[in-house]
Amino acid sequence: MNEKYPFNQIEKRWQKFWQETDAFGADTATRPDRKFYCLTMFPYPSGTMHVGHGRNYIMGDVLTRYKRARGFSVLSPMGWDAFGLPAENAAKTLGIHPREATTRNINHMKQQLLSWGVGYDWQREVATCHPDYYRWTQWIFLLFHQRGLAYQKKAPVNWCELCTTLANEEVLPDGTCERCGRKVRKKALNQWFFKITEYAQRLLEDLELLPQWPEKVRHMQANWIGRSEGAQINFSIIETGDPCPVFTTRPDTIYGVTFMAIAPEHPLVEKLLAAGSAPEGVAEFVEECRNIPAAERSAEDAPKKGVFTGWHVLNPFNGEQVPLWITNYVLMEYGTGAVMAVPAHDQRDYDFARTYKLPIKEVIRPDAEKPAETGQAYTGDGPMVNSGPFDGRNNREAMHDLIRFAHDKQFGESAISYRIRDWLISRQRYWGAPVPIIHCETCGAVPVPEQDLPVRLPENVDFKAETGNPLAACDEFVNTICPACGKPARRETDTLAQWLCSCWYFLRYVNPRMEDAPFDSDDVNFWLPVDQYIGGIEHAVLHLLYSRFVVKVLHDAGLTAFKEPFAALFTQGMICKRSDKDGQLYKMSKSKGNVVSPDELVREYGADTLRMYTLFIGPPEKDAEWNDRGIEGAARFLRRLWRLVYNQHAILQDDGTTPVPAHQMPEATRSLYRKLHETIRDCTRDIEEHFHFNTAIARIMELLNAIESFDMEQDTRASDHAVFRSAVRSLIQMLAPFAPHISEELWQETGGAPGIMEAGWPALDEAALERDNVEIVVQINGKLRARIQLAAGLPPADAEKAVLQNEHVQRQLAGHQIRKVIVVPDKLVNIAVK
RNA sequence: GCCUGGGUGGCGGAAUGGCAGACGCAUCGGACUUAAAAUCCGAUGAGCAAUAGCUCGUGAGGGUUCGACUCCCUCCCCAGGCACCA
Repeated sequence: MNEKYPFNQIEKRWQKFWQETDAFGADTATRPDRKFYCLTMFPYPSGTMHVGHGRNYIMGDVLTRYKRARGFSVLSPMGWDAFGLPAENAAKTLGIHPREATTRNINHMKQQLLSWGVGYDWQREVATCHPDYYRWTQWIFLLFHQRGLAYQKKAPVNWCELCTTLANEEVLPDGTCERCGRKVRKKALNQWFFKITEYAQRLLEDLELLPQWPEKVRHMQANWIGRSEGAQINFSIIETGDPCPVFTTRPDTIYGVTFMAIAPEHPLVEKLLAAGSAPEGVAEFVEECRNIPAAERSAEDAPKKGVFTGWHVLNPFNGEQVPLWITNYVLMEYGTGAVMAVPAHDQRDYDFARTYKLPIKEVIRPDAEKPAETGQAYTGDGPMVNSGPFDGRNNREAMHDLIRFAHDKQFGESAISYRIRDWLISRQRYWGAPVPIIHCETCGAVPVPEQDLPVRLPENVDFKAETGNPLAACDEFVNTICPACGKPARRETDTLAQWLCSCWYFLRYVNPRMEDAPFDSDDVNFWLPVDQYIGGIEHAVLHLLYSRFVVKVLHDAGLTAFKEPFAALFTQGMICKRSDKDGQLYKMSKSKGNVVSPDELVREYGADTLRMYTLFIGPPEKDAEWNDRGIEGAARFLRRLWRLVYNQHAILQDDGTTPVPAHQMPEATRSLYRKLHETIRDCTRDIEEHFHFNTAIARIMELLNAIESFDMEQDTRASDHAVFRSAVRSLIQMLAPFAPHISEELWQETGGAPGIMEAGWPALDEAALERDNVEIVVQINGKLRARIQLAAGLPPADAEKAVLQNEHVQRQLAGHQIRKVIVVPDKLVNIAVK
């Protein structure tokens, strides 16, 4: 054994060992209760990973190794979210084919993962850009198409000059592109959508099936789906008789409607303009709205504007006629694109009414105790007034009856509205899975027959063109024949969004090389749902919502037994670092110049040290600040452990002796034995319950401190050495998930067989935790006054007596009168005095 | 505005009704060394005190309790999500 800790040597050796023994291969498990599917979000192969990315994979690896030691059959695969824009942009600027650039990046990142000692079943590796994979992405598209869930429509879509079309989820709240930061505009284009809105209710409801997801993520998804309960009420246009339904969450304010507001894109606007009877200014206003970017128009501080149409609508509740306005604050995409305006009780309507001098009619009287602020709409509850038959009733209580009234008279219905919109899945780019559709002049949009999949990306493509999709310019790809009628036809040149490729990869891992189906239902039903999914919070809505949606559709198609793909989710915090430029704390990124390279640290300290510091940095769900000097602590700890094994090498060899029962041990030995089992208890709990790897490691450090202060000169019997040996070897076992290379090496040095995960997990000896004496904390009026050693398990009355007899305590009590004594057995005595 | 987290030493953080600051970083003092690095030993919340010890201290204020970082109420600040969504 080397005196100095030769991390470089041993890390390479054990990485080779794991590879050669297929240590991370998923065995053919048979017991569902002993299987564990541990999934870490697969990366986009950007080229190189920093320590922040590393945190993710290291955490997954800790869990994988721990579960293996606990005897679970573990599936722990890795792959590549390999389609995407950066590779295509590189093709444009550098002339490297996206396939080539992607392959190169994958190779480098795989080397990084291997150098960290992160273990995966590489036999199951997938890359979404491989035809063997995207064939089944296309197959899933066709399944959606067949089930009426994929459709094409010309619609104003989010358009980014660089990234082409974007899903709503990809547009940031400030109206910029999530990926490149450019301003997003609306552009009318023919696009493919998935009907995620049809699944809105189930996606919302089934969040309740996910108690092991962070509440925050469930909340964000619920927010995104945005369910509102209310009523649809059918107004109609007096002048034309056209229906004009509205959605409202406040039917209780129906008697306070003083005008109707519709979106500039509302169909009635077109009808009005076509009729030629529109008042002056209407056409101009509509045109103006159309030219303002969506984000600007829906900004909070955007002034409310509108124009009167000359038409009026009939309020079916009270027969009143109110004017119809076109306004910039009503959105066509939500509800019916028309709003019944109640200025007295809605702030937006109030602001608009004030601007255009429209009447404000109160129908709910503010509470006398919390009166409405002047100059504002009253949105609270109270008795209804000016509301015909409903006068005097509380608005909340009357809600139901109002809807029933509308229902009975057939001018309204209870209704539910969702904020979520259909999912835009097509992109005008080369580097993606082609949408498997053929456009035929006679047959329309015809799905590519299943046996013709995959629709392969052509290799010979010109990336030099400034704009436009290179696929559309590739004649050999575009020109084909219609599978239905055999006439010449054109292929769809849009490709599928990256999100669609990545929302089913966890199914493909189960049968990665299957040729006649994306996966085998029985196999998938065995391994899924994923037992633990680990990834970044940035996917809280996009990836996680899409994946849930796709699995629900597969479930409905009878392909999976489960409704939810991920039973438990863990979202790890980001690693941040102060920027050298401005001293501010930022998420690591090249542009901020605060990236820490794990490769250098592996060279300088070894992978185990990097892993230890990464895990010790703080609670894993929280963001953490990288401290360049902090890694020294982890390095010191591992060096100390190495030196201990080196120095005590002879004693650590198994000589067949075992510890005597705890109560027969000398005090120092017994105390070490107790510390060992406290560590086993706490370390196991920290890993299992909260993923608190930082505290689990702290416990192991404490154990090493205790081992080091164990005096070998004093306790020299073989049975004392057996306790010492047991403490060191158990420590190594507990350290193995965190620092696997050094643990394997030291395990072997202390007589263990190679492959420490096979050796299981240290067993807890409850008897070791018992004590003869305990330290009792003595408080007077809740303040710490003394600590007293007492026999363990003393009845409260005896403990009280012993404490009161204590000299020090008596001194403290002098001149006071005891009112009450509280005894917490084996822990604390609190004396309340006057 | 609504919702969700969070606020503890010089720093990262422990403690979920019972000894606040585990573990680590940094700093200071000491040992070893020709010297440095590495390593080891000790100190390290603030204030008072010669010492024993005392007082204060977990964003602010109040409450519940024998006892509150922890539970309840009000407020302030920070981060994140949603938001002209009717």
